[in-house]
Amino acid sequence: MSFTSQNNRVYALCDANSFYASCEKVFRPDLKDTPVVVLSNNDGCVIAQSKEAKAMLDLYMCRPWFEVEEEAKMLGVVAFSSNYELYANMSNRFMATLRQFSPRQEVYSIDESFLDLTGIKCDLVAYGQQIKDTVMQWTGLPICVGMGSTKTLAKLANHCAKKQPHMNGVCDFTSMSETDIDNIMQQLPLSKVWGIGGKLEAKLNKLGVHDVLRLKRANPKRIRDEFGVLLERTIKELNGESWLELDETLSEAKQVMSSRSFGARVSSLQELEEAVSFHASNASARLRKHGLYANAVHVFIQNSPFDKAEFYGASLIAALPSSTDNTLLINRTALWILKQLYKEGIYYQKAGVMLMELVPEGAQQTNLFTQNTSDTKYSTLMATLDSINSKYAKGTIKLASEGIYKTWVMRRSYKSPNYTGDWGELPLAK
DNA sequence: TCTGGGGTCCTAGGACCC
DNA sequence: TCTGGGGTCCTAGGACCC
Repeated sequence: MSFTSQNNRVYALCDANSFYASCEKVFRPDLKDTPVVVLSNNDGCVIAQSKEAKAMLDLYMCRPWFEVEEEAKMLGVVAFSSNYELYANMSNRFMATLRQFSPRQEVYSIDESFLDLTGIKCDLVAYGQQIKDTVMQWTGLPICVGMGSTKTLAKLANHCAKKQPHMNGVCDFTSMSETDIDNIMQQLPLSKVWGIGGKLEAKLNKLGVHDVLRLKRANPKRIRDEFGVLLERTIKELNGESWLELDETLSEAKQVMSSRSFGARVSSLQELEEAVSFHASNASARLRKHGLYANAVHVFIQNSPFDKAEFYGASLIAALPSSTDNTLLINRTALWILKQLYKEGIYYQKAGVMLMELVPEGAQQTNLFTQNTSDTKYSTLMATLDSINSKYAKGTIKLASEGIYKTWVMRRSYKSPNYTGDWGELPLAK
């Protein structure tokens, strides 16, 4: 991290509009003008809504589906369960398209990417339009482009590009006057700034800071004393001092988690064991995909904070005897932890397994007592398991402890086909 | 009946060291 | 009489992100 005092950098933030909903629409042209929402795992909450759905009832966002379902259906809203295989695939296409426009790219999230446009000698607004049109043409996804001299400003510009219809999806702060930008900032609440969430906004409001311009003009030193370095950095970034650099490295995972709420409440140890086993294998498989080894396992179980009963949440971390990516070993540890946590008479809503203290392949510490021959045997077994599960379908081969009936499995009533990830589900022209 | 999942980073405080 | 100070490492918890 360093401060570039001579800041003539240009960052662009390219962000897909209602990404999940847009992905669903790409493969359903018949829903072009239909309001569409996408539901979280377990069909729990609304997590994405197309612009038609937004225009009708923005209140749906983050609401539990069961509360709005009836009304939404009456209004002609079409719902989809989340289909992460599809979204990951579309994300890859989107990122690959953006790569055409800058040699320096940071893939920030599944639907957002920063580009470094420093030194590009053309009308940036026109360039932004070109990026937007190309993404639409190559992937079918609508996006907005925001540009600024820092990443924080590019994020804010992107917000404006989305909200101001006359900008046609592209907003470039670097070609606007300071006064114009200040006028925009004065209209924006703090929560629109990258890094300011609900808690910070409330605290700052109490101090009389209500809009972005006010925050921009706050004294960074004083803010640092009260709120820490992050917010100080944000203020500097709002003032055009670049403190956040483009991060082109595809960062290695620091932990891998698999968890889900249950389709129905679960109270027996056996059912919990099945779920924890499932998550242990799932997380282990993802660990191997990243080429990583874990040193510790974290298991948690809880009932729902929305239930009448008193909240019960328990979790425990156990160290593994040596770093491993072995499903069987990780599973055994996870089940042992579960036994420590389990309490009878509780209606559990959720369980999860987190793998921690990850190290890359080749860097793992070997334990004095580890037997290398069995290690090789295990890794051959794991490789075989992974290749069968990837060739056929996830879960073709699994641990017996994962159970067969899966009373706890999540609901996914409205899932679209795996258009891009399964030969059998390719969309075909009629 | 039904309320997401998967992450990162920073900070404060305690333990421990010399 | 007088009870240090500077440093590291670890962990839990909080805040944020999409």
